[in-house]
Amino acid sequence: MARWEPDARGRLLHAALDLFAEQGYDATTAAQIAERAGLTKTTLFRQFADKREILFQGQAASVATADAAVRGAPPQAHPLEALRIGLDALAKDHVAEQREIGRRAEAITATSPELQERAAFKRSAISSALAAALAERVEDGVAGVLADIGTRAYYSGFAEWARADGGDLVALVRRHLDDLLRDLRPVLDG
Amino acid sequence: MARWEPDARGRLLHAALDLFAEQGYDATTAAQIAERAGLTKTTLFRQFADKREILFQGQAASVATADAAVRGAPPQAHPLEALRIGLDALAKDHVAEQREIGRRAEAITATSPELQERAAFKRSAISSALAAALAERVEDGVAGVLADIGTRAYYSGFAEWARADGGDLVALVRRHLDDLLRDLRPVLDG
DNA sequence: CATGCTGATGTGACCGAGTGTCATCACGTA
DNA sequence: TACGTGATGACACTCGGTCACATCAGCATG
Repeated sequence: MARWEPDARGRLLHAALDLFAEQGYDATTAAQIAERAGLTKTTLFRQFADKREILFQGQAASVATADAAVRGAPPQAHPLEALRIGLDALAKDHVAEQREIGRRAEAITATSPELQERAAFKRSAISSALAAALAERVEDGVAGVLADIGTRAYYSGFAEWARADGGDLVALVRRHLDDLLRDLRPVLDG
Repeated sequence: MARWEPDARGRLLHAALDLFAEQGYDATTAAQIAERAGLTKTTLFRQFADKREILFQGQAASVATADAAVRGAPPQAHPLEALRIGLDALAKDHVAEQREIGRRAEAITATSPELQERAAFKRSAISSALAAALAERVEDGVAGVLADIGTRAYYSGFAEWARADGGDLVALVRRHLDDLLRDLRPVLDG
């Protein structure tokens, strides 16, 4: 038996999702979110570093996931293959329940520059992690570009997964990556 | 004759640069910056949307510059050529005085996650602007990747320009772009 | 010379994010 | 019964940022 209602973070997330949708992000105070979750402002800020972070929890783990997977790829693997392995690991982290959350969070993010800034930061963190891990296999600049391409495939794959009925996120991201590479080659050579 | 000391924004920028370097970003209050610039907190926030923006002024104009230049490229120009034209325009906007400011701002940014977040946002804004303009010439995904590559060349070119004795930023960025493309091709084909 | 308009600034009150300290309280354990 | 532990609440505080209102130099107009 728990002494308090369990899953404080989850309750805060859903309270925030509801309130942001009802009133808008700016008009919602941290105290309101905490109250709806049956907690206080103090506890909210013990769970999350700041108000924005409520919507982006979990993405911190993505950085470690991507880094570990790419570094764990076979040493002789082609850089693109190492990238694929990293993206696979990222995609595997998502379960079906996150589709709905992702959709709602994305809609709210679109209404607030403050949240878009945090989203850009998270994205750049993922790209930087991929780039650093890939830099063990290719020159820095190339590693950066490969990371950019992979991050783009990951995000557009995720967007399609969240939008449509989903299916296999891993396969979707792989397809987005391959499409990107296929379309890119003729332009770079032209 | 001006009624007040001229160049409030410039004075605020230099006051902030000095104070951030002396005390750190977090330990410096907006009121302190305003006071050293001979102004008040209210005026500071009339000049800049928030405390972070003091260090990143001007980068808003970059978005419009990049967008206009790429869209203004000859219709039959190759997408990579349109990208080069956009980067040229971005690079031309910088004068020698910004080298020192850029160096100092970069050092301060490295000490604060809050500032790194804003920097990531600015970078993503530039990349998005390039991507949107390029999307008139190539498919969206490819436009995005080209924009990523161009943004990377722009930033690494700028970093070298700020670090070394400089020289021609336009030429530097072009060289970084060409190097990136040259190194990238064999990896994508491999 | 007087009047009024304009625009950048100052003043002071205010709200909300985020921090820090101390008290509380349910539970496990000696 | 007493004590330790860990998550929570209560409360005060700082600071970023906003807003309404006053001020004041210049300029135009009568």
